[in-house]
Amino acid sequence: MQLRRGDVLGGAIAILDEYGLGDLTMRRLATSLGVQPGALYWHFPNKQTLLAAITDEMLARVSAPLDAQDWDARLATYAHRMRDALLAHRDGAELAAASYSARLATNDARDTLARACVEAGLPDDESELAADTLLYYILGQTMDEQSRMQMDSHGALVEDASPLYDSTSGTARFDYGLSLFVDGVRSRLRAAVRD
Amino acid sequence: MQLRRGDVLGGAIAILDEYGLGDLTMRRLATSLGVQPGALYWHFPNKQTLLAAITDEMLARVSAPLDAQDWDARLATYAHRMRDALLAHRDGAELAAASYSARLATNDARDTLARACVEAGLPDDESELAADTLLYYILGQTMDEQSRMQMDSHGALVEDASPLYDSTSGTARFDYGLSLFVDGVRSRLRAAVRD
DNA sequence: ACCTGAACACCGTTCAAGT
DNA sequence: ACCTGAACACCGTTCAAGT
Repeated sequence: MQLRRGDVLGGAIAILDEYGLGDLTMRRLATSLGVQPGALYWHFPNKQTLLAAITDEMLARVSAPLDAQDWDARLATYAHRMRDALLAHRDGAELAAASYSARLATNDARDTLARACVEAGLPDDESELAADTLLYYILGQTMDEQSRMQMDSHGALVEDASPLYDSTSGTARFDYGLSLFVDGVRSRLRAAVRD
Repeated sequence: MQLRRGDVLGGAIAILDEYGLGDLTMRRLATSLGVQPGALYWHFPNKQTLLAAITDEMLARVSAPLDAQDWDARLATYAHRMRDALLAHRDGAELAAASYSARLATNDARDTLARACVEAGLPDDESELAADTLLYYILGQTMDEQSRMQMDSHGALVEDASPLYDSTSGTARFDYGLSLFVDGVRSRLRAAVRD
């Protein structure tokens, strides 16, 4: 029963979901697969690359085709898909942020966001910048949401300075920032029309 | 010549600037201070807390008073101050993101952004959410900028898919996303007036 | 082609004991 | 009060050698 690349990936995701990113070590992964640590390096050149592969796996479905709609609804749907994909795995947002930061993620989520901005009517160069802006927001907000979940689950019922923090659901918080972004794009479009 | 808390902080910042966050280890820091690793734990309970202290030091000045201006100019100035503060130290944005994520940063940069949103005319609860949105953007964009700098310095002149990436300066890229945010806030203000 | 065994060069943290 | 010495329990990665 030989080890396949997919087995390594699957084992890594299993550890991620059960114990979190901090406990996802090459040694622990090797043990869970019944193999020596060095064996993993035949399938992945290093840990960073393995983590990036998990990120790509996580985000593989966000770029799937969408029912035709208004550009703002499309943009919002892509953003929500991405958030949902990150939320589906423990520390998913932190993992994705690390992979993007290391420039090892090869999924097309960013391109999809950029394309949606082009379809909205933004110039190509602005669309790239807008996509990055939205991407940073999604990663940051979702990271925050997941670290909050982690704190809650660890029995720390520290009441926040702002009571709104607890009462406002993660989705509502997410939607607020998202609407700020979409409104920003909208006013850029209007400005372009006036010229 | 006793070791003071400030010496540890200063030594850590020196290593950060010269070798980066990855090489800022407790052991290396101890060596550079001519002390045993364990000595550091008399001054800081753990590494995370030390890193958060660096973050607070870095961002201490962004909340300083501002010349009275329009709310949008004030918001932009705070955002630029924060970016500049992060850019002033190698891996500054990554460090700050980690400290915020661990909820150990005690500086009032976030509160300052929220207050600026209140002054703009946003309700208190929306201002908190808007401040977070802006904060994630600043951290994400600046992290990206610094990791790009790192790649460039490491002789990797890989041409990007988009030639705009290279030609658009970091400041211009930053200003684009910032204007998206400010325009988003502006349209939220207009929506409130109409009600 | 795929993996083991074993090492290399590190980590953060703790804590009795010293001064 | 402040630090040393020394350990504990780990890391990621490499690579000759095995099958």
